[in-house]
This record gives sequence, structure tokens and C-alpha cells, in this order.
Amino acid sequence: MSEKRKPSGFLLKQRAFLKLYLITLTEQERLYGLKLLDVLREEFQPFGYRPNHSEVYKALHDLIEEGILEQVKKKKEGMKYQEVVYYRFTEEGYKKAQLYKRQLKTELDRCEALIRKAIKDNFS
Amino acid sequence: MSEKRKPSGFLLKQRAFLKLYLITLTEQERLYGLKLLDVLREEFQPFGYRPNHSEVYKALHDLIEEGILEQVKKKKEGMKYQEVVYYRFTEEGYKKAQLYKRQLKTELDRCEALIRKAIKDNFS
DNA sequence: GTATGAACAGCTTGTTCATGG
DNA sequence: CCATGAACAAGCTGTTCATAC
Repeated sequence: MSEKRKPSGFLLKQRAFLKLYLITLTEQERLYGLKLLDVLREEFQPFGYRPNHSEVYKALHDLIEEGILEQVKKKKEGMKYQEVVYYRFTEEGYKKAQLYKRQLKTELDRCEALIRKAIKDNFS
Repeated sequence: MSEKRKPSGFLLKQRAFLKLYLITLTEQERLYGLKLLDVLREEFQPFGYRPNHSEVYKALHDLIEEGILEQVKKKKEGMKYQEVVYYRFTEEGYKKAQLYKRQLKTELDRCEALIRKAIKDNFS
């Protein structure tokens, strides 16, 4: 009775989108959860997109389960006691991350094409 | 306890996307449910998107509830008995539809910008 | 088999709660 | 207050069932 469902292939999901950004941000700079959320919200604010904290944490946890990232618990800079969770690539993780990014590039190109088609088909 | 949830403003939903196409197709040519589905599937097939029949019906029903479209039950061309449901704009519907399309144009532009930003941010 | 529609079930995601510093 | 995480619940969407021709 419980079958797995095949997605119709509409636009990509928020979770995948966030995972892509989290990989790229990890390549650039080591940050922790809520700080990543801040950065993302600021980046997307002009685009009317405001992710919530749970989605970011779940995306990070997904990347851990896939063996791409691992946690590093550290004291927050300047704080004596506040411990926060930073992320870095695992041994195998960077290679896996590059593969994931290549897949997402294809997916983003597809979505862009779909949206451009809709603009063309409905507004020309 | 049951609050309405505020969307985070990620990409537009499939339902809205289909409603836009159904309005435009109704402007161009009068068709019925499953035929509209055929047309849409053929259009999107190169883009890996294959909507299912329920989503198309639900989108049509939404447009009826919003007072944009109405049903016209007719015999299928060449068929004596097979009755199918065609759609046309209501009296007020065409004006409402143009408003909806203007809103969707803004939304599609926003989504395109978001995707282009993601490509730029993650693949440059 | 084609067509329409509703009911159901699974997936996605936003809100709330719990714990700790 | 900030930070992390899990539990919960609402919303979206794919599959199945029912009805009719």
C-alpha cells in the first residue's frame, strides 16, 4: 500500500537549493548554523526569500548523513562558554560535494530554462 | 492552535505555474481537461517535467472557484456520446485573468533571478 | 479505453517546543 | 538573549479509486 512516489520533475526543492549553498559557503569560510542562516537571509532578502532555521539545520544534517560534511564543536570567537557547531568537509566529502554541485548545476539550468519558457509562452 | 503558515518565499508552486498556462491556453484555444494535460506534457517533455492529471484538474477547479473560468459541457468532436468539459472565461474572468498573469510575471521574474543568482554564486 | 473528479497517502516545509549556555 | 535540534502540523502533490461513457 505504501508506494514510493515519483516526482513530476517540476522545480527543484528548497532543501537541495540550500545544500548547494551550504557546500559553497563551507568551501569559502567556516561558519556555524545560525550564522549561515544570517548570511543566506541577507543574500536572498532582495529576492523575497527568507529561509527558516529548521530548513538550514536539516540541510546540514542531510549533508552529514551523506558523508559530505562533519561537525566541529568549538567555542564561539571571543566567547568563553558559548559552544557552537562549525562544519568542514570529511575526508571523502570534498569529492562528493563536487559531484553534488555538478548535478545541481544541471538541475538549476533546467529550472532556469523552464521558467524562461514560461515567460516566453505566456508573455509574448 | 492551527495557525496559517507564512511561506518562506522560495520558488513558485506547481499549481500557480499550471494555472498560468491554463489561462493562456484558454485564451488561445478551447480545450478540455485531458487534452490540456497532453499539450502540457508535450510542451514540457524536453524539460523533464511531466504534470499529472490531478494537478491539472485541481488547477482548473481553482480557476473556477476564483471566478475566472467556467465549464462548458459539450460532446467531443466527432463523438456522439462522449461528453467532455471545455473551459471559457466568465464575464468578469478575462479581466481577473489578466491581473493574475501580471502577478505571475513578477513571480516568474523573481524566480528566474533567484536561480540565476544561485548559478552565479555557486559556479563562478 | 477515455474522461472527470474525489479521496487518500506520502513528501516538503514552516512553527513550536525542549535543552543548554 | 543565542544556538542546536527534534517534534509536530500544515500544505503541496502524486497515486489510487469511483463513476460514467
